[in-house]
Amino acid sequence: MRIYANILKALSEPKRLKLFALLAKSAGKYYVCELADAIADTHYNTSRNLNELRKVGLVEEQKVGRGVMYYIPEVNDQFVKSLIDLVKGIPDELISRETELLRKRVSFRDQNQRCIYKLESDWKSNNLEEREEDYESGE
Amino acid sequence: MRIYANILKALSEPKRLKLFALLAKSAGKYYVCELADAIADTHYNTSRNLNELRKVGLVEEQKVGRGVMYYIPEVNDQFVKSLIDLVKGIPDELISRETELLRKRVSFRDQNQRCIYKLESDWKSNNLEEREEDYESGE
DNA sequence: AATATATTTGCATATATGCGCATATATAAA
DNA sequence: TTTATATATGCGCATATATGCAAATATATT
Repeated sequence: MRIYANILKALSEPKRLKLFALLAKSAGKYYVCELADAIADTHYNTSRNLNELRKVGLVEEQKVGRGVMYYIPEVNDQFVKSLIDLVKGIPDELISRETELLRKRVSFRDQNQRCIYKLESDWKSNNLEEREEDYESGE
Repeated sequence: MRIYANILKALSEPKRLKLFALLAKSAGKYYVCELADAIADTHYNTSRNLNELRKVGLVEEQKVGRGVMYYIPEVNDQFVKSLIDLVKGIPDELISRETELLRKRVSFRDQNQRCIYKLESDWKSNNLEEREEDYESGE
């Protein structure tokens, strides 16, 4: 039972849930820095959060060049399968901003698959300006 | 997104997940003391845990006599619905002991629907003796 | 070799969580 | 009204978690 609780705990933090939902809804492999920018979190926290998801088997990593790509693997466990479906069922609207940012961010990968986005300050001012954290009032 | 994370957080603790799974698999309404005995936890922690599940809408309470019964309500939210199914899908073996204890414990309700089990020391020595907490080694 | 990019990690810290104990509250029974 | 049963709650404490910063690591580029 504890392992199931641990899996749920990995998703019990808004940023980790967001990362996982983003990966679930934007099927594919993404660099840490891309995911970090998409959810407007620091790279090191995103790295830590992805690692926590990895520890419980919700995502896998793959080294590519000097970066690391994360993705949701093919999985056999019924619980995890259902959990992926559960997260996919979260209304798109609640993560459409991040999904769009990720899409845009990925379009800046250069032909060498590098994660770098050369005009970082531009990126930030263009996309991450009026980011007041979501209001959803949960009791 | 935060409300979903909060719901998952409510289930991210083994005892709360066990309580919820127990309620999901043993459809019905149960007293706090019955649930506490079934999962071999204290009454006050069980009370607190049930209250946390209630705060995110996973269970509801109903005062009956001098006790309080908890149960999984009919729910409309798709996320919660899927979550209930997810937990129902957890292998029965992982909670069969608690399920059996709950069944047995409920059979001692007296005709006035009271929760009391008169031979509490007997109950404990008969059912809660060699309770070393589950080993499931989660990384 | 020196530099730039990408990610991870140790450390410090503020906050949150789980839990035991004693106590409070609520209701029923005697 | 006194006592017993059932649940909830305030407090204190040990542990866990999230997070920022600086530094370490790893790899690619020049």
